[in-house]
Amino acid sequence: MVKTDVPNAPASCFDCKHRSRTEWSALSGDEVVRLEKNRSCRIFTAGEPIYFEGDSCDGVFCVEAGLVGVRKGDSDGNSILLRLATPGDTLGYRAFLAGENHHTSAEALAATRLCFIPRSGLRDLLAESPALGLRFLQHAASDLDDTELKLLQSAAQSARARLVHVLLVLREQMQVPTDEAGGVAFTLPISRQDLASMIRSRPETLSRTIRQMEAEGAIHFAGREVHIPSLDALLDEIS
Amino acid sequence: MVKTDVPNAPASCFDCKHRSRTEWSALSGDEVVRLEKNRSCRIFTAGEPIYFEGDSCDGVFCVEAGLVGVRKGDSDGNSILLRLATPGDTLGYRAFLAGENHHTSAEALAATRLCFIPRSGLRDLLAESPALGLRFLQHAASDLDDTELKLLQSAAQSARARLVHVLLVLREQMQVPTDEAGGVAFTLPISRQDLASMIRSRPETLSRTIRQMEAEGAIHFAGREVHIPSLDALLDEIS
DNA sequence: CGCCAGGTTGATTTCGCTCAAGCAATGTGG
DNA sequence: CCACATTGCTTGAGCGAAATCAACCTGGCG
Repeated sequence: MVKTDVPNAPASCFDCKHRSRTEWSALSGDEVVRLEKNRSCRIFTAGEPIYFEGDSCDGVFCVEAGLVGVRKGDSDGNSILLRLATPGDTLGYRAFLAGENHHTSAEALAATRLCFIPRSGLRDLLAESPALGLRFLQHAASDLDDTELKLLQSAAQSARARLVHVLLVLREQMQVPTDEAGGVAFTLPISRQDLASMIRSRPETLSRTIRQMEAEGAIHFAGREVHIPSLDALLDEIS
Repeated sequence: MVKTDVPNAPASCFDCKHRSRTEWSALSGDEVVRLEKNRSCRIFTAGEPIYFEGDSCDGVFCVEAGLVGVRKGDSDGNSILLRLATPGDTLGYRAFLAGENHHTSAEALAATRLCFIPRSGLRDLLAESPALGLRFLQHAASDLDDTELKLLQSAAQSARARLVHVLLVLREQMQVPTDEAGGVAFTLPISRQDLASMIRSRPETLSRTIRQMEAEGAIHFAGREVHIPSLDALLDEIS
């Protein structure tokens, strides 16, 4: 079952348990007060769209609780799931900084609480705090490296290796603890189709790849429940 | 033949004909003076390395004249050509801003004049001019979009479509005028191997793809000389 | 109950990679 | 100046991973 509610909002950004991991940790106390005055919060229900490709970008969103899927339509009109955003992640900063419209769409995958920081407030904060801009810059630089690496790998690696990569990222994002035997179990937050699109493959190929890996005991799927007996074994095959 | 010399350097950054297209256009007159005090220039001969993957990043380079290839080694030890840098482009800003070592290598593909702005000077300028940081931020955001688009396309598109894309980018960078019939002719600045790596393919596949397109009259290759009878026809097939 | 979307499975095809050989241009040493 | 390696490019043959096409479940849901 999908979670249908989210924890109560903290009274203030000071109390936000994710702030230390966000760009906003670069702000001074005074600046956090200003941030807080500007932000507004909203809860999105599972499946609810947050913004669409091509929408004008009026500010950025901060994921406080829940899960968000970031998508992009391909040339054939299909929707490719690019990545998930989890609490502490900032959405839409790229379009904001480039001063362009959104080139992706975002959608709540579960009940999700988002803070919204509108354009004007963010612009002021950026002008005032060079450190904040630097944090965004580092974020962008790091995303860029990730994407470039993915690009290199996508040509050379098999669908199976890409699946392993994505599964490892997902279990990281789901924050599942490792069990005593070095394995993990968690629930996939997405459909097979979306998973297939994440590894730039087709549902049929994904299905066969999973089946194959199950036959080898590398992994076990039951619906959206995933069990990985040994993380190390998976890490080995993509070394 | 490869060009063996480059035009004389302008006396000052004020006279640099590319400044309006670079991040430095965000600087005030005073700041340009500071920039100029800090920069140093050097000519690199064709084939000369500029920096290597893993080198510490001590500043950024500004391409004033010539052509630079940006590469990355893949897991098998081969070198993939990621992109070309032409006059007005800034090299190494990503590693600099992220405070990391270079994750790519750069090499002059022709005689090239580069300005170097060392870390300390750049840091001062960035601290002083938020606008400069913002420009770099926009640059990073735009690069990120490009790379993500490439990633999407690399899965969905054929080697042929990717070749067409790269050829169109190259002719853009080479600044070749369109002839009266809507076609262009220019000299490839890179080898077949590099071209193959740019389209994430193999030399054999590139060779066959070129041959096929020649048979259809879409393109004509003679060594490194390329002739495209109709740009529109190429644009059509990747629409 | 029928319908439909999501998922699985099987059969077939295709694109691009690998392996292998040949060839032209360039360089090197005797 | 010639014999020869070397390097970059092309060509052919065969193979394999994944896409495509098509059928067929399954579980909601009106």
